[in-house]
Amino acid sequence: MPETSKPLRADAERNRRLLLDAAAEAFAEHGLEVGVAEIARRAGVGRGTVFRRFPTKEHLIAAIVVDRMDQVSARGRELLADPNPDAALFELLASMVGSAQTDRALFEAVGDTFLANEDIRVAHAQLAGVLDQLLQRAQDAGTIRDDVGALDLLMMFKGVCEAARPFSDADVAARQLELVRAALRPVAATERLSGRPPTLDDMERAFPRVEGKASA
Amino acid sequence: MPETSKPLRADAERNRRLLLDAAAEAFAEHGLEVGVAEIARRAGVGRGTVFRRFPTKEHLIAAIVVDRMDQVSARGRELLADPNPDAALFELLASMVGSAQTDRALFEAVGDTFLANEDIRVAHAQLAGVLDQLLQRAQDAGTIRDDVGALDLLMMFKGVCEAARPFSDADVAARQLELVRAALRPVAATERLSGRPPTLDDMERAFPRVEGKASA
DNA sequence: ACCTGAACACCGTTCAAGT
DNA sequence: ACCTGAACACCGTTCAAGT
Repeated sequence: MPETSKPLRADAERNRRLLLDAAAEAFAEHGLEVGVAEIARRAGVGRGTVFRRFPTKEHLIAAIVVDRMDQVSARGRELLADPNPDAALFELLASMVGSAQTDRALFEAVGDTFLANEDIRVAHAQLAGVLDQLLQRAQDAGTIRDDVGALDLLMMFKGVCEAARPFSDADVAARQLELVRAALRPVAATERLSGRPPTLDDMERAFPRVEGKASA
Repeated sequence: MPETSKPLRADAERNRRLLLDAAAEAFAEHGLEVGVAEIARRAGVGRGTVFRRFPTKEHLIAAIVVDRMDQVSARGRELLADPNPDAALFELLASMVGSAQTDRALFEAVGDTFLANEDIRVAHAQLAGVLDQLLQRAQDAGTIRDDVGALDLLMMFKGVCEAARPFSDADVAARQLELVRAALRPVAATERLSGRPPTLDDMERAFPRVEGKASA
């Protein structure tokens, strides 16, 4: 539902897709430093068209990140119907790690700079929402400690991705996920975490909204 | 001991220090995008001098990262004398998170690109060595599960930093560290991690050494 | 040996001309 | 409306001249 902008002309919409695909491919191959010229060439459009469709190179990157996040959210919603809450939760995490390894260059981007982007913010909030539901189901089932929140998980996940990214083989990521699982086991009341789970509002405060970074 | 290069002339050495300090300060304030011109200005030297002392901007950044890593290694060696192995281990991790929050821009740098730098590689290996000793002491004391290695820890730590970086208040980092601690609790034989702890050789293979990225 | 700033190269971005 | 490539601006890097 972030696609509420006025519909583009046919050729414009087509170029947009061509650019997104070309860019995603180029970034995956050579990292975020690939030039806009190269991307335009791959998409078969003029250099100026890139900036007609995306106000800035960062916005182009952000648009791809949003795409990926939406895919993960969608997968998460499917998993809400899974009869095994615990397995469902960890399957989502595993799929996130997988896509992070594929698009490793992109996950570089989800840092300070990019959480200032409004579209990413929205996609992130949606993902956190889905994750929260999956998490609560597992907590109700008693397989996950109840003093963690969706953002605790999302942050640990980011860590796993960061850690596993360099290693092309998936074993390292698997180990790290197993450690996350161990961290999330129910615990005695004496071992509770300090403080309260961070909220989206906490993040809002941490990443002040920046004007001129919106839309894509 | 990586300071084995021929000693610089007095003014050169002085400029090197001025540049490192000015750059660290500038990066902390405005992130890694601050221009070389600005750094030179702050250090009170000419623009060309930056490139006389450091072959490239990346090398300048790498030199600062190495500095910080060496500090952490030094702190770790102190903690080897601590009578409480468990407390010592987690104090090092906490101090690492602290310095990562201070120099957040720098830890951005410790990604794919920068592990190709030979000096960072050396500093990283030393840090892993110290961490390994601290870890084994705690494992011998029975407070930490014995199927994790120093690199497992280093990767989880990187995750904590990544997660906590945006939040200026330290509470979030504290929570994440508590989760790490939970993950490291000794476990029953049925819950062991799959595979074996990653080694430095595994990382070497993951980050192929790149010619022309050495020294600083 | 080292320092310096003017010159160069590269790349993100803008814009006048074209459809 | 949108596309395009030439022109612009910015920044990392080089280098000839100076100490």
